Amino acid sequence: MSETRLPKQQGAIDKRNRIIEKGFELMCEKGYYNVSTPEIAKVAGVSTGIIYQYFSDKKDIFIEGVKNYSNSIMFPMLQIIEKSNEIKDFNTLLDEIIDKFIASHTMSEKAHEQLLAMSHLDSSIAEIINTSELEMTENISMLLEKNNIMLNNSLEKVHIIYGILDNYCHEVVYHKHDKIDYNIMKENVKEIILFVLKNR
Amino acid sequence: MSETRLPKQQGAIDKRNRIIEKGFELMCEKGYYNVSTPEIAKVAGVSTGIIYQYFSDKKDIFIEGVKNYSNSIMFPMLQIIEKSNEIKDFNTLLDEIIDKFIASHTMSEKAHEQLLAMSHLDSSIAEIINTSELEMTENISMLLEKNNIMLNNSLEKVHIIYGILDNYCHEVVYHKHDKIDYNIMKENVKEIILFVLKNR
Amino acid sequence: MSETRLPKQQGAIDKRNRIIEKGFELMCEKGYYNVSTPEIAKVAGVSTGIIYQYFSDKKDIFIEGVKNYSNSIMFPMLQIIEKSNEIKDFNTLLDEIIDKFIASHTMSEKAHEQLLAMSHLDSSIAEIINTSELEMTENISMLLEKNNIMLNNSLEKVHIIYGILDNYCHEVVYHKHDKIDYNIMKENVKEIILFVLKNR
Amino acid sequence: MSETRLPKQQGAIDKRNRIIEKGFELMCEKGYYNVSTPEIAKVAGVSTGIIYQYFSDKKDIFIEGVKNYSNSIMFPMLQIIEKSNEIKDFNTLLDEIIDKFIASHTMSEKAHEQLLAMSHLDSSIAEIINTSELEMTENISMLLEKNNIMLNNSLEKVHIIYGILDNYCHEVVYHKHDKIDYNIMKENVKEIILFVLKNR
DNA sequence: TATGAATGAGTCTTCATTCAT
DNA sequence: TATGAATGAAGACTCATTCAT
Repeated sequence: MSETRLPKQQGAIDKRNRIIEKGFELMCEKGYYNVSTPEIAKVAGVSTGIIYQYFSDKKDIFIEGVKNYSNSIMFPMLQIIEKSNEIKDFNTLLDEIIDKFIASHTMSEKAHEQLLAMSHLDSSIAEIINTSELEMTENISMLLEKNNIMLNNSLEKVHIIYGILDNYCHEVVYHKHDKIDYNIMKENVKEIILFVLKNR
Repeated sequence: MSETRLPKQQGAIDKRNRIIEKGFELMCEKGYYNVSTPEIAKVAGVSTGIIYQYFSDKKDIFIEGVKNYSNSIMFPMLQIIEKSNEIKDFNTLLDEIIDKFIASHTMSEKAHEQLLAMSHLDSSIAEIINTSELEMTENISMLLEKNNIMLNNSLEKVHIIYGILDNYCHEVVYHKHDKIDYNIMKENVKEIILFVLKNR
Repeated sequence: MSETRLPKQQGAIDKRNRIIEKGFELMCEKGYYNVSTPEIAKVAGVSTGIIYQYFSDKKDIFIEGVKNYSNSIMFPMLQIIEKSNEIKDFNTLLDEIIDKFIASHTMSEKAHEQLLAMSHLDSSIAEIINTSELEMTENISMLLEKNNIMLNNSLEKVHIIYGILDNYCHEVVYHKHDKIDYNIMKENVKEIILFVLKNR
Repeated sequence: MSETRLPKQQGAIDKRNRIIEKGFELMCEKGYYNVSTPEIAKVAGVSTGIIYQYFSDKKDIFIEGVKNYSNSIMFPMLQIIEKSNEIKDFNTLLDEIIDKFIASHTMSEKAHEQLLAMSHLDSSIAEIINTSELEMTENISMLLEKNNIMLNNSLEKVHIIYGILDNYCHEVVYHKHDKIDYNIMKENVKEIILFVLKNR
């Protein structure tokens, strides 16, 4: 396996980024196993060879894509919570969060799908996702404390909440069982979250 | 693509089942994309060619495997709930359910992983899983009614509960974040479920 | 690396042999590194894929070729010696042997070249050659004894003789330094061999 | 193919030499086909591009290396013979020569291997080796005459001797057949050489 | 019905060489 | 003179699927 090289010149950096961006996009669109390296090269407007100077592997491209994605999906979430310095109305805040969550799921529907898929197929990717999930949990937990919402066992509780939210949003976006009313479900979700947060 | 044919003779039926069983096993063990059709044939003790008389596709084998698996994982769950004709002690029942759930996750760790992976990669598999999840929700919902636990919006609530349980068990079995105490989390999960069930 | 399969049907066996024969021929002709697998397939009149059912590797083809070659080069040599049940005239016998040796070198000029080349590049091939050289030495040694030519340290002496012969023939066939008179050299070689054999 | 250029400035000359030295070293170590041009550039501390200003080819680097090597292996041999102005004791001289020969083989085990390998793969390299072998033969031949050892057909005889020595040393260094006693063989080799030299 | 030999397009990856800077 | 980013053709190998027997 040849050495990977980090580009130094600006043009090259752009090129590397374009490979990640376009490659990840393609992989998410068509499925990791249904995209070939030459195809990625073509779409990114580079030659096949250059890919293997910047990445050790096809998988490597995906992983870099995942990292970018993780950040981009986590960041807005934290922003919301952070902005709400004084939480007067949980209900409104929750609405905002859920909406944002759904938005980011929608925004990169396929990406999220593919991410989960690969996480089960490749342990190194699974690790990245797990890590970012835990980070998320910790961050939210800290934010709550800052806002004087002191929970005992906050990590566990936040983790559960996070899971509920993720499930809900995921369903809304893709898997709509038609027998389920997602507005009602949303209210239920919110009730549960409030219950957890108040039941200190 | 040649026509698929259902075998009539007993020997042939056995053969077909062996392909499904061994094939699914292998796919779960090593990952769908890392198992070849000839390999499946070999392990199942049949010829390569015969596979394409019983199945239209490699994926077809997996799907048949999934169906079997779905049943086998859902069935014990429903049994428990059904047996508890008179629910006097929710807490105990929940413990039982959670333990059973964890058991079935553990039992077929790889299978479940692979299932999720493929569900994100292939929509026909996703559909199967979704369907079985909804069935599960409906069945549980009905069981509750039979036991005189009348919930409004029961489908939505049960669905949420199902999700919480699934998340929890999945984490316990595979992804244990070491900063999280899963005994405490279990108590929290139970509290939440009880809250939902009582908050009619 | 997929399993290698030995063909059972006659047609398949022929096919396998054709791959070895044509492949080895090609590799000898153009150099191992200058022949591609598809090219071998084409020349052998088979598909690329089948090659990897009979051979684990490109190198594997070469090795099988080497084995065939070793036999075919060693066999006639031994025959000569064996036939000469009563050695009355060493000189004549030596002439015969040398001629046969040269003939077999000439016959497969490139093969021998390539063999030596690969033996230095790949240890598994080197081993095959070494083994067959030693076998040769041992066989000749035994033949001499049978003919009541008892040498002390016969193995060592025969090995030296074998080397001298091999060098000589190789030179005659390919590397003719034009300043060297190979007829004279041949006489010298024979003298030396006779010296060794008589100097018990 | 771009024009090759010989550097004039001292720094550039050093650079060129470093490429030859490091490149040849690497090729010998890992095998010609397992070393890439960029790798050579890296090890030599130059840029990829510069290589193609000093050398027309990857092979060109190897050839230059071979030339250096040939000299370095032939030189000490000739020195020995030259120094022994009055040859009183052939036996001792032979011992010295053989030891020196073995030493130079050992010293650059891989280089010698690779050299032989390439000589069979590439005719231009074969030529270099052949030439240097013949030179060696001629030099030794002349040295013998200087020392009043007049052989008829000296070229042929020396060539044979050279071959015997080379075979012997090569075997000792790399291919030790374990059934062969190399001390005994050495004595036999010496006997033969003495026979040739005395049998004028 | 069953076999397993055969196919060949397709995959990832490498590397000698060129060329813009 | 020198750099090192870029090229892209070519290589070894895989595998779902077909087909002669």
